[in-house]
Amino acid sequence: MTADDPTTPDASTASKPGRKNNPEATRQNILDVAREEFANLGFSGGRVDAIAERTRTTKRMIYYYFGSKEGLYLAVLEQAYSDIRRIENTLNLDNLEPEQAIRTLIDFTFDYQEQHEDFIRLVSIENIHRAEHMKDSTVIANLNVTVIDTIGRILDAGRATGVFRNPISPTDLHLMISAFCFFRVSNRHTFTLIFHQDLAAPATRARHKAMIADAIISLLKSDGTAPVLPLAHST
Amino acid sequence: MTADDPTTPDASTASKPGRKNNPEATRQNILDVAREEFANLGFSGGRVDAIAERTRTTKRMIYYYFGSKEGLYLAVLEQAYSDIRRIENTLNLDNLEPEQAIRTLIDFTFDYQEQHEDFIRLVSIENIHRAEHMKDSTVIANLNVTVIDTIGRILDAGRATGVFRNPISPTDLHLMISAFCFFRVSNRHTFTLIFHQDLAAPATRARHKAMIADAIISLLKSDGTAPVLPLAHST
DNA sequence: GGCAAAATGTACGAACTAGTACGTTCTCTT
DNA sequence: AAGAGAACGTACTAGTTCGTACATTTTGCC
Repeated sequence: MTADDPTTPDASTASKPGRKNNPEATRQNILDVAREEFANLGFSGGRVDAIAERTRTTKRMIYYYFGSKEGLYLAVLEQAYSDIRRIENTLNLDNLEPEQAIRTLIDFTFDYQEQHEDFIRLVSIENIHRAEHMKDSTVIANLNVTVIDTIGRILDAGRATGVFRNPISPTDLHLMISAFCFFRVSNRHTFTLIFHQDLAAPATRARHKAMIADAIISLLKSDGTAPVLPLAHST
Repeated sequence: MTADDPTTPDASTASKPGRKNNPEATRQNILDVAREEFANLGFSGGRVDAIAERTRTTKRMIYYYFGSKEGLYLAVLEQAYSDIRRIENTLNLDNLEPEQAIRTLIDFTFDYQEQHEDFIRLVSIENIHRAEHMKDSTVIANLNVTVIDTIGRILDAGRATGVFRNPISPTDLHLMISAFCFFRVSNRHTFTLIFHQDLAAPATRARHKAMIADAIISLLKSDGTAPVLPLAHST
């Protein structure tokens, strides 16, 4: 902090050969590159050396900050989950009409998943690994999911008004919305190849967004006591 | 084919030290083990040596029959897709009432995905690889998807009767059904960890099966012209 | 200013992994 | 029955990959 220091290069522009310690930036730089690598190639497919190479620093630092390939991967996962939870918490749905609140929630979920393919891929990858890395995470375990509470309040409000008649649980509703939004992105490649329909096309996207909203809303308005006809199994 | 051959061991029970050639069985044995390995550990995570070890034969034979790790993986994928298509084709939905036909289709899809986790995992894995292996497959490209046609006929019948009013396309409907059934299995591990709800529990399964059926049916019965309210984005 | 701890860089190694060179046995055809 | 090709086994290698031993610089602090 003292003014005159003959050996220190000026703090603002450090392009001189002299090294400059910057722990936070180094750490985040590694995380950014690692996220890209793991999201692209998976945990097994991702290479520590490849990550190190694209970093401003060296492989040594990866082990200095994250201990192992697995530690790095987990840190990436934790940041990805923290990101979506943080944004979810800024959603302000309690002032909207119940139906409109649900539509807004779907709108957000749909767009977020569509725009954050990396997140989708990381979650898919972690599921392939049976969430065995996440199990060790105290960070993710403590990320409380306010979406569920929010949905709960919306459903209650809707049922009080009478617009919603279906006794569906908040978690089930969230599952249903997530499933569709997630699948569109996660399974885009095989689906496109088999059914010859580009799920990334803007027109398709708009149609699908309307479709999932319609499906959820009509489900919520129905009484949820579908006539369970005896299903004729083809055996 | 000739009767007396002094050197050949009896054809039925071959537990003698003398080797017995059996190309088809060897090939299928490798495929079975490989499916398990790749479904468990992914393409990058799967080890050729590990597969060879659990096989009745040796690594040499993997390369003899499949050429490379990638070739083996693709063969596994092709068989998995062939399996589901073959079973799908035995579904006889054209004799059912439209609504009942849709419910039966959902019932089948739900149960199949639930019971064939390996298939789900292989598809997830292939999507992580952006379907780059499948792109090279002539087998999968030529597996025509009769489900879509079947759904098309059901929808037409339902609209003719008037039970269905929604102009949804067969592919979109299939996507919607698949998405929910698939996601429940594919994302089971992270979902369970975060939302503390065991998606594999029988009670949950039954409830979800009814839920997706209700959602789809009410969507089909609605006119599909949801009031597109101006969405108040929270920015 | 000098010292200890934090932060960083270089070079290397042990283990793993896909793939193959080479040799043997089986089986079909004639 | 004999020859040819298909089916199979063993042992090895070249390249990769995670991780670390060792050395150096930077920085906060008294």
